Amino acid sequence: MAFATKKGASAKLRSAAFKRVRADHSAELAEDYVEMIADLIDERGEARCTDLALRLGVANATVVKTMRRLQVAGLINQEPYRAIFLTSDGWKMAEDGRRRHALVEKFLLALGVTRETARIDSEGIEHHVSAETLKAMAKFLARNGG
Amino acid sequence: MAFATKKGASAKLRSAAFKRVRADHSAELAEDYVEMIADLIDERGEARCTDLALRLGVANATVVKTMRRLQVAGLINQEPYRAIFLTSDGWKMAEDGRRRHALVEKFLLALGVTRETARIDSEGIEHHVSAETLKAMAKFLARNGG
DNA sequence: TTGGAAGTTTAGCATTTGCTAAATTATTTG
DNA sequence: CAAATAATTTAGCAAATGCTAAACTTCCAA
Ligand SMILES: [Mn+2]
Ligand SMILES: [Mn+2]
Ligand SMILES: [Mn+2]
Ligand SMILES: [Mn+2]
Repeated sequence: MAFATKKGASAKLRSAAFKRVRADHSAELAEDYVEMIADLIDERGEARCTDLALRLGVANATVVKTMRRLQVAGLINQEPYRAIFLTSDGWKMAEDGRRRHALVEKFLLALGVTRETARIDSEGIEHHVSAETLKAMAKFLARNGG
Repeated sequence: MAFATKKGASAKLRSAAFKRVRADHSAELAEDYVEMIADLIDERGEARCTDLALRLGVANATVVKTMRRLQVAGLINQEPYRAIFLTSDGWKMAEDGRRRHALVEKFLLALGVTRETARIDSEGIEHHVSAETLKAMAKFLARNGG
């Protein structure tokens, strides 16, 4: 009947936003880990589970388990008891993530919040910013003190 | 030794951002559910599991399970097989969430993205915006077409 | 008033993300 | 080189969030 159809269509439209958020959250962990592995490799030549655990504020065993999933996903390579390496897919994800993350952080700074707040808020916000919004932020930055 | 202390302190600083993100995500589900329950009550007099499931894009059983947790958390009241009511804590959370959500959405619009993008991106971003960033967004809105 | 549609709950399962404690391997130091 | 220390992995657990299928209750309409 007409009413049910209209109701269904409207709900379907609404639910799209929540589906996007759930998809963002599925990708989020991998993005943050891979970005941090790239940072560690650049800063000190290698990435180890302990450093990841320390920086993420989680237990070592949690990192180890996640490494297994990232390896299965083709983002990292790791021999038992050795340091972690990024695959080319991993490097691509890390660099895309860095660009996006840096842009969001700079945007928040330009908006007028403190360094600390920009650093903290951007860590969560970065994963929910669409290409269109990212572009709008870049445009804002270009106008205001980018 | 001095080096370990310095390294530990720096990692602790970094990990704070991730801890905030994890805390945000713990709160997120309750916030979205409660806000939607408030919307349904306002729009049609009552909130039922089926409508929540439709709008969230999840299965009915998922909503039912979440309702139990929200009841334990003191945010809703529900008799078996009846509609869902918000407690006063639930209403407070819903109204705070609405204000914040609406502000973020308006901010994105003012930044120049389309209605659709503002609607979708704000659904995720809203949960990671600190009080300070929210204030900065409000200030921006006051200057530009609020 | 009763039968069926619609809504709700339960049961049972899977995945992700976290934890602690114990076992194992690597590395450094005496 | 052997012992101590550090790092890593495994085992086993828990909570949150999702699913489908089956059972149960409510409500409307014939
Ligand atoms: Mn992040
Ligand atoms: Mn919301
Ligand atoms: Mn939301
Ligand atoms: Mn998020």
